Amino acid sequence: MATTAEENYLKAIYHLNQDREGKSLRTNELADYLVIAPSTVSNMLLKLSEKGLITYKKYGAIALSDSGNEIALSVLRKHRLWETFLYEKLGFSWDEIHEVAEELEHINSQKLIDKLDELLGLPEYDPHGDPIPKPNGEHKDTFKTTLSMARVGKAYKIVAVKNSSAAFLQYASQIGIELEANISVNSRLDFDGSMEIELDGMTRTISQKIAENVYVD
Amino acid sequence: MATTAEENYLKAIYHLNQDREGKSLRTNELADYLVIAPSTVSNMLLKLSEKGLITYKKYGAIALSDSGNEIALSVLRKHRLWETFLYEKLGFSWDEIHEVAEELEHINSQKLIDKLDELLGLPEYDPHGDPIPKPNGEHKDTFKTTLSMARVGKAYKIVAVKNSSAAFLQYASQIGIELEANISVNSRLDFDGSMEIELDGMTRTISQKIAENVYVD
DNA sequence: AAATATTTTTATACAAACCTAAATATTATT
DNA sequence: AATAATATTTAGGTTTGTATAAAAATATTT
Repeated sequence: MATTAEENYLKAIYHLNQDREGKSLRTNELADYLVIAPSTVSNMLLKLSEKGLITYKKYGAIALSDSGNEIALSVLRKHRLWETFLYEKLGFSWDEIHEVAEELEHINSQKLIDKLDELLGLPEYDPHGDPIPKPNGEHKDTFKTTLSMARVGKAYKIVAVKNSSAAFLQYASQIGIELEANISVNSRLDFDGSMEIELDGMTRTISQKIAENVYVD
Repeated sequence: MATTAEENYLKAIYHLNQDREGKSLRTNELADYLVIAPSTVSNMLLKLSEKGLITYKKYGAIALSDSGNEIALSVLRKHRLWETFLYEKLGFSWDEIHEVAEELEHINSQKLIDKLDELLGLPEYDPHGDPIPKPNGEHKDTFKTTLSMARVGKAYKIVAVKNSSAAFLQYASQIGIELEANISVNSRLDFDGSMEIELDGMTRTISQKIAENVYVD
């Protein structure tokens, strides 16, 4: 059984290796993401590779092994099911669920998670629009098109958000960004990537950074 | 905020100091209960008393301070609410809920526990018949009369169980011991304290140890 | 009350997960 | 290709929670 810390490393490696083109994941990037010292990561990588959870050799690229990937997906499944529970059953808001789910995802009980899934009606997506991995490890791809890639003049539907920080989600809700909302791009400013959008009948300007964290279809 | 280990010590001290007549709680008993070395307990007691969570001096009696009691009750509240959730909402059986609740009780979120309480309909008792402490720390006393104290010839109702181990609860369910069940004592054997009982229309003999773990009214 | 037994504490150590600072490897620049 | 810059690892420490073994305090027995 992986410890909580180990599970968090595997989850981080999983996320950072999603749609990464070009350069491979290495120690510093992982350390930055986890907000811990690179030396700590270096030690942990050794341990994880001894346990066969990652493929890694000194000064090399970091990637999950099959068994590491399996654990990462099961933690992701737990995280997203708990988020759905908090949102659907306990009335938590969008921006409150991530933090609590970060704790709940490490509870060890297969039965708990199976029954929770059942209670929630075997949901396919969590409240942020992210797909929930199946018990057997099957997992839909996350959406690919972000609002920052959207074409001027076209209409889109918001299908998910990339970032789950309270700060982002609070702002997002405030300006009307929510799943299923219809959105269209009026114009984009090349200088800073900011764009004028039409949402809820309101016209707004949002920064590129916001646009990069909204998936549309 | 107390760590998980600290919370577990406080909980243990709380339980061991319930209806204790005569000798006071000391290091060895706590170590036995927690299944760890007495030296470890000795170190932790120092830390807990420095933090003001227990009253304790070397070689002396161990008791919770007011703030320690508050934490113990809040953990107990969380434990019992989670047990109720697992039983009522997820269909766990009597003997499966304790173990998982031991993990869930350490999740830190006031909102989570308030909303959970609400979802469950503000229950007063958990599935083992134990009272659930209120958010303000109000707490009913646990039942006092065990089956082993019951009088021969009288009829009782089962109101709670003392022990939450899977082994005990599985046996208990198997012979028909469940909350609200009517039970009467046919005879008691002075030699070993075993007793013949009438339960569910069936006559059975149970050991003193079992009888001590069943509360009746 | 002295001797013995038991309980509790202290001293020392270990594993997990983190840190800072120094050493070494790799990568980029001139 | 040599040097400089950057990334990574290694060495040595800290904290939390645990353990064993030895020392000290308390309790029991004769």
